[in-house]
Amino acid sequence: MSTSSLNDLRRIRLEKADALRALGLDPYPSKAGRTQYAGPIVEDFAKFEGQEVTVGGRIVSWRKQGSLVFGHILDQTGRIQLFIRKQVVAPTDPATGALGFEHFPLLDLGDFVEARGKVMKTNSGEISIEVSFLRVLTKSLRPLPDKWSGLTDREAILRHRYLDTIQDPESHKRFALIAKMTSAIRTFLNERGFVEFQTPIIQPQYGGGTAKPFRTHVNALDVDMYLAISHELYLKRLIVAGYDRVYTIGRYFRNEGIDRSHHPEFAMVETMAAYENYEFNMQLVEEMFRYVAQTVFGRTVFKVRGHDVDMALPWRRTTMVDLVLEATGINFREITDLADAQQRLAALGVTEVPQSIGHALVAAFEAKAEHGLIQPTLVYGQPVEISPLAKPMADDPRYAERFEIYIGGMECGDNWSEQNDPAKLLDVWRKAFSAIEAEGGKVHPMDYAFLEALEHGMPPTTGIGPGLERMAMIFTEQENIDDVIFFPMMRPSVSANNAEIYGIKASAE
RNA sequence: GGGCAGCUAGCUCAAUGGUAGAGCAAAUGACUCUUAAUCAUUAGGUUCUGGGUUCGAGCCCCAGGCUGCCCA
Repeated sequence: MSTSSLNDLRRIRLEKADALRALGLDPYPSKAGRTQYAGPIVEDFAKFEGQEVTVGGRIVSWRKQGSLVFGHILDQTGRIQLFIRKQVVAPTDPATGALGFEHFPLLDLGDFVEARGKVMKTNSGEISIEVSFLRVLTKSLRPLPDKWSGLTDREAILRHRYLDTIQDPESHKRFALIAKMTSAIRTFLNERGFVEFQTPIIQPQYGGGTAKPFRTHVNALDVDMYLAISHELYLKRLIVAGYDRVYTIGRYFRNEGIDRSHHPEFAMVETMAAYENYEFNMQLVEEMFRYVAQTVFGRTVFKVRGHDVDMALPWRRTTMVDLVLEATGINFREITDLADAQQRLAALGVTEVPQSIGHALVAAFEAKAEHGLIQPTLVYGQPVEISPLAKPMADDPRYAERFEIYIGGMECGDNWSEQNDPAKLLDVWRKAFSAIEAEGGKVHPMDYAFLEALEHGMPPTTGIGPGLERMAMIFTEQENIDDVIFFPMMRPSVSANNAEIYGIKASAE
């Protein structure tokens, strides 16, 4: 009979669980008696030496040597060695749950156990627990990946991320830090008088952007709705409602491509602050990045695309016009004629023909200036032609009260002083949506409920919306968005092994 | 959308067109300070799927699936 196909490995472990029950031991008890985590014991041995502690975790190594066993258990904080002598460890006892030495063959790598004993060092100097009591907490039915190499198959890692984080401490640590980013951002904003609101993910209109939405259906109302592509129209309604500084850490859904830097479902922290303009947000976003870098990651310098980027520096603030002037010698402030702009652009080797002076400026910026913005840079004064939702600058209405964040040559955020003139916004929307219609799409329903709210008056308002995954990629120095999203979207599949085990039909994997 | 690469045991990887192998994990045994423990023995395969060429295909050809990388 075979003993090593996955199904057989699993069957043997099920039989071991039954054998534990036959001994009067529960392979799945409800609670552990843990008093300490592994990490602190190893980090501060002097404090714990000689003390009796109870640790709990997953068995990740197990070396039997006659009547001794050396094993390691892994918990959230790290791993610690168990040192077990046959004569010292308590015998099997249903009353206490103890698993005696003679029944250790019922254990497998991957099982959870709790172990009580004194903190000591072995002859070779490894900090260990000399176990006097061992109890099974959970019987695992499936083998762990190779203990040395872990998972290397990219698909296996993405589909079984939990196995990757068991095996790879760096991966485990990375996702723990990413998870802490949101609480740091909350603290940062709360300390500055922002309050967090929940905004709807299922929305009757997909406002606040031009992305393709996911469609869904609400049975109770029998209407089609959309998953949020943005939350900003709701945050603005909260400003109308009389809350001056609001934010949401929202989920966003865009039914578009998937690649190294785009995922259909992602997260942003989106803010709105009343009585302020874009200059307030330049300060806010810079301080937020610095705060997250320091409090979560404990440093300010990060490698982004091979460059050391320093979040601690005061971020450079400069206009798009000045950056283009610096890079090309062309001063767009002096250009008043479209043909002139087109000629200047062509001279730079840019083949696209701009439809306005503003478009020419952006084309020149993207071709010649953008990629050189390695250190964090706040680029403001985007042309109004590409900034329909932003307020024009009072002193030069060709440019908008808008800024973009560049880090490592990549755009990392886009922010502006919000247009709060309801008549102007209605005009902009009508033009924008007729363009979508002209492209052959369905008529995009305008959010009249939002316009109605805006007509009641929204004070001067400005917001930021940095993407959490983009931030995580910078701070954890990852180049693939799948390495900062624990559960990246994958085509569903049922492996042949699972089909056999569960008696269902396999699909491609 | 285009190009390239990969898919073999639970995991990590081998295998000139000619009997599918190894290490880890598993089973059995030895072993009282190991740490990728060691030693002996044993078992474990729809070579991603479906066609084709061939006396013979993990390998060559065609189509498809999944994944990754590069490009627009």
